[in-house]
Amino acid sequence: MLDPKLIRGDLDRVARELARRGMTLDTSKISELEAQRKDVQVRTQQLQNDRNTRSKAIGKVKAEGGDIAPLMAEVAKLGDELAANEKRLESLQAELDAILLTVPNIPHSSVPDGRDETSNVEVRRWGEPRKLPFAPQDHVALGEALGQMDFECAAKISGARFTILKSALARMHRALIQFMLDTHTRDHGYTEVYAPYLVNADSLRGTGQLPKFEADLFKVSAEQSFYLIPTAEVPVTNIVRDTITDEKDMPLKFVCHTPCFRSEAGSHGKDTRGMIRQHQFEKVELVQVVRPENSYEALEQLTSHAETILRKLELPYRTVALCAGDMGFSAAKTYDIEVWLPGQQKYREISSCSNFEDFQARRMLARWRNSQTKKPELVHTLNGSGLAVGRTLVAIIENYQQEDGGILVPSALRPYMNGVDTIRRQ
RNA sequence: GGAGAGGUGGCUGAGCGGUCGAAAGCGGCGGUCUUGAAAACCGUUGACCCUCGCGGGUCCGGGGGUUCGAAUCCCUCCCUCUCCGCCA
Repeated sequence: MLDPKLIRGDLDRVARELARRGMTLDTSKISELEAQRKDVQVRTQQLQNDRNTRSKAIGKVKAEGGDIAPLMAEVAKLGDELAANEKRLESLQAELDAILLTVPNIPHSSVPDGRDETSNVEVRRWGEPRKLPFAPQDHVALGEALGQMDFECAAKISGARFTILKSALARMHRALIQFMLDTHTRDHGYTEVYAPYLVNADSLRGTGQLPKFEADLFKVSAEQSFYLIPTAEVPVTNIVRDTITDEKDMPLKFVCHTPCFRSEAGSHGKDTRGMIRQHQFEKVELVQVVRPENSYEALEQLTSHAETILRKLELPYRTVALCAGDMGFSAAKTYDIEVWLPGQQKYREISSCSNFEDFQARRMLARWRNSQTKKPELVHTLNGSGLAVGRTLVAIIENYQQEDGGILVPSALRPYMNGVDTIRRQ
């Protein structure tokens, strides 16, 4: 959520900055509601003050054994007007809040202009796509040929966009999770977290998935209703919801492996082949909660932590700064890391690292105690995939394929693979 | 699943329907004392909203209700704890 003060104070500027996202803010509607809200709030507070004063007087007179009837008559007249004003104020607030909750974050000044991914800016590139002396296959062909990847079977069990892995591929999938968690906890100073996969609506509102993107989520309705998490960002970031973090405990750095569940509504026909876009996938997520002045430095750090995994796995990648029009709802700035996929002859997203500034913190009421001002102030939150496990597996299969259909195991992963150096059909 | 108890400020914990945003203690901050520290003593110490300011309003798990007036009464939901049952 944007700062309501900013919206009240400089609505045109907010609209201008949001226009960079290709978003039109209904400024006349907002300023009209805001003007009404102010009027009604002032009037309501006057009436409340009046009532409070008189009610206290009644208490006093009653205690002294006086006659309260005349006072009661006076205050009775207030009731209706006050109730009407309170009701009106409440509905105005609700209307404003509803709008505010669907307004995206303002792009940081360093975010490039542009409407879609064609305007994203490559900031660095690492590694050379290997020149293979044969026509590369994609991970589906390779995995099925190995007899260790089965989409038909998964479709029978669940439906489209699910996968069954077996044997060494299933093991490598698990090894990747272990390897990523170890790297981030040992080398990058993150605290490992285990968190719920089912969350409530408040948490999703906190990180920005609700109310606008309910269609992307799986809802579980039993006696209580829950949502399946679309990313560990939701439970892990919400750790600090409604809390005031001690300055000495900052920055908080969490790493968490979870499955992620996405309905992929609206992406029909996209990436229907293979493991690229699934309803269920594993991800290792990095989350940081930092002091506002450090958040852009933290974004660079966090992004480099995610890149480290690709370097250790010796997978060629590039990092792009998303343009204003291509960023997610809550983000102020985002880097995507894209890994080279020989099967598609393309770089494909494998991680997305974002600084949300205080956008999520305001929704969550996540604060820290500033020792300078001694006041609670909003934290800045960040997160990034470190990495998407399924896509990492895909990248390894495709980049390490051999002419005979075997898959070389990256050396960084071998300690986690019981020494296996090549995956072959069994 | 059955029976019971409870949710109050950073923490512990009081609180007759009427100057209660809330006693007290702890913790925090400032000070006195001390070579320094500890102890002791004194003072101070919730959040949010409107306002240039004065000032005002809201908040005692969430939501609704009763009342001139609710932390206190009623309803409902959520959460925590204890006992019994079941169970990975």
